Amino acid sequence: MATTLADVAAHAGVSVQTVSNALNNPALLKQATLDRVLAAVDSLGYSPNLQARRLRRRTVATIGVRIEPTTDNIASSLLDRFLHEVTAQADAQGQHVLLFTATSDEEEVGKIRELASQQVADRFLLTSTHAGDARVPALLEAGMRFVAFGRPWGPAPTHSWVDVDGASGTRQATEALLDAGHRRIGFIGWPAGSGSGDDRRLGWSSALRERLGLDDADLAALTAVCGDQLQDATDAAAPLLERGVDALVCASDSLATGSVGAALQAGRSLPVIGFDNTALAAGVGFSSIDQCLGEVASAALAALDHEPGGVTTIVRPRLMRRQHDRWGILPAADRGQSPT
Amino acid sequence: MATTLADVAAHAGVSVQTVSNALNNPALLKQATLDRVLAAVDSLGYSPNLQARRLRRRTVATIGVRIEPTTDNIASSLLDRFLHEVTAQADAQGQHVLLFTATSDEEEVGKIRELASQQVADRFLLTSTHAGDARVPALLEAGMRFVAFGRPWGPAPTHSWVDVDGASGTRQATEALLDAGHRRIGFIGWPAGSGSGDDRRLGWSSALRERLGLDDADLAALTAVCGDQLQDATDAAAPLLERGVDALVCASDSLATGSVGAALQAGRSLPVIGFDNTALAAGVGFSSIDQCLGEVASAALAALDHEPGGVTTIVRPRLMRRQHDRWGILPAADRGQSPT
DNA sequence: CGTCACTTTTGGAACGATCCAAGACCCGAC
DNA sequence: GTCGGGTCTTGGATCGTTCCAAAAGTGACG
Repeated sequence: MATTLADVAAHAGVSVQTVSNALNNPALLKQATLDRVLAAVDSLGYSPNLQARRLRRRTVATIGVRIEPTTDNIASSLLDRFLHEVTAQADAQGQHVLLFTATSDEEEVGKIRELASQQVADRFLLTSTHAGDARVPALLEAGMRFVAFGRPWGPAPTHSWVDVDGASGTRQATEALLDAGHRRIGFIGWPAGSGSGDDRRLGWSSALRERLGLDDADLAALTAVCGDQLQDATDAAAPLLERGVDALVCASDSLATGSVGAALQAGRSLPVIGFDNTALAAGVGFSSIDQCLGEVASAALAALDHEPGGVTTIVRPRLMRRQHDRWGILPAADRGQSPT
Repeated sequence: MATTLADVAAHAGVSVQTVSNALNNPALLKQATLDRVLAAVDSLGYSPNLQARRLRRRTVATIGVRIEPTTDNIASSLLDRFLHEVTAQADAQGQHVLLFTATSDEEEVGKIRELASQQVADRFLLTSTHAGDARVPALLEAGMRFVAFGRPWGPAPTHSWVDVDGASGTRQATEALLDAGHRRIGFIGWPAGSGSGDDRRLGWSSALRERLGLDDADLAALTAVCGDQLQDATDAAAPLLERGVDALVCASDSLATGSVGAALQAGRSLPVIGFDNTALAAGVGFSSIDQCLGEVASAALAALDHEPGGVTTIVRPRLMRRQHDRWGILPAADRGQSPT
């Protein structure tokens, strides 16, 4: 326990500096010396004391990530999955991931400054960015190295960010439904004004415009908006179903789940496609748009390595197909009946 | 940026050591000196370089926690919530939480040894413990400081652990149903042999024995077992429903969700109580037993502080009540009809 | 006024690694 | 033989903090 460079050096009959070079700059050593040193490292089971290294190098290679205090919210399971991906990839690069909590954006900025000045973390990952996010300018001003998961919906895109192309996702979903023969495809989303919500509606609407030639009025008649609660979605979906919609694209899995509930109530069965591909989609059993968080994580890490800032990446999501009507309430009768 | 003890010392007109004492051992200083030093600390916005401190103190106050690589699994959202709690409480104590990944238990042990020898983390939290868990003896032998979330189902309880009293939870659920007038209360669990599954059944069975005088045969007739998949649970619940069960206690929220599905298929509405109080329970809308992860986290941190090991805590869960039949499929007709 | 016991402050070494510049080594050429 | 140029190796200082033991200050008391 606690073998140091000096131990290895003594064992190999070289100086401390040589052992350090063997590990960090092997090209400097003569082959014979290198072999001998590495053998000593192996035989002693040496691994460097990262605290000492970090002190000397004045860098810690640690990513700080805020984790929300409570998670009753379904969307946050998405962030957890993202965290998994980030950790796995950071690990592979010799970086570490450190968690911290905060109950407000201001507190988050404060914690970040503290962690940075304590040299506990030197890069940060912002999640759940929103319009007018005060964290971004504060961190820019403090000279922090960070990347945001979520594009800046407001102005001033001078920082690095990664985001998923929501429109592309809903477009894929809509086209898949069109290809399957559906013609009255509804959309359930959030009230206009939320950046990602509008983006997601765009994919659906543009697909219907192009493929079916629908106009604004047609689209409006196929749209319902509500909050992200299941019950809200159930209520919002009901009128669409009455109007004869034969498939639904939703801005989230919560909305999709609520819609499935509405269909059950109405004694209908129709394909519903959600967004985020959460456990809810897998559990209830509907298709959903997967954000490909592995790719997002990889882009985020790459952006963090890039010094000057301003690296932006947009990841294309993929439709995860699942068989609908898992409950089999209406096995055959309602299937394929698409009232146009 | 990067003010050091020396800066503060110069500013306050004392030695470096005195500043260090002011922060770590204030009782040693004369009041006047202490005030002066603290004022200097404030005015310079000094915060200690934790890397240097850790190097010198040879301790890092950092808890390493494994995070599973992918999370399609519903149960793991429970671990994420636990992680939130642990992080919040660790933060408050000046400890940090570091994530790492591993794809097997052996790899996890290897990573833990590495993190410890690199002095990146010095205490660890094991989750998802299972019967015959090889991690525990390996870590004990390596002299690691750790605590397990999950009791040791096998022998040799020489390490620290925290767990939730599953039997107490299902007993509360069962008694609540009895109090509400239900008499044919079924149980859906996993095949016998899983420690926590058996524990959860025990709470249900003992309540029915005591309150209704049921015997083994009665209980067996009210029990169904299956895997933790929704579809399995739907299939397993159906025969129980046919047999006239009028309420269900389940070993997990997945099982409960599947049972709700079975009830929908059967055109029935009955109270179902799940376990873990996950987003699934909140989303679908059934009561569930909450593990009180805040208390678990607090006990785990306390156990980590306690040196010799062997601290064990059992947390009592609480029933989280929700109104069932949210979908309102059968608003009145089927309500209260309990075919005995 | 010196001594003693006690409180308060301080200098120097150490933690374990890396940076920098200088020293040792090697080999061929003058 | 030694000198030059390149390759390989090394000593010493350093990162910012805390440990340790010794020094300085304080006040009471004979």
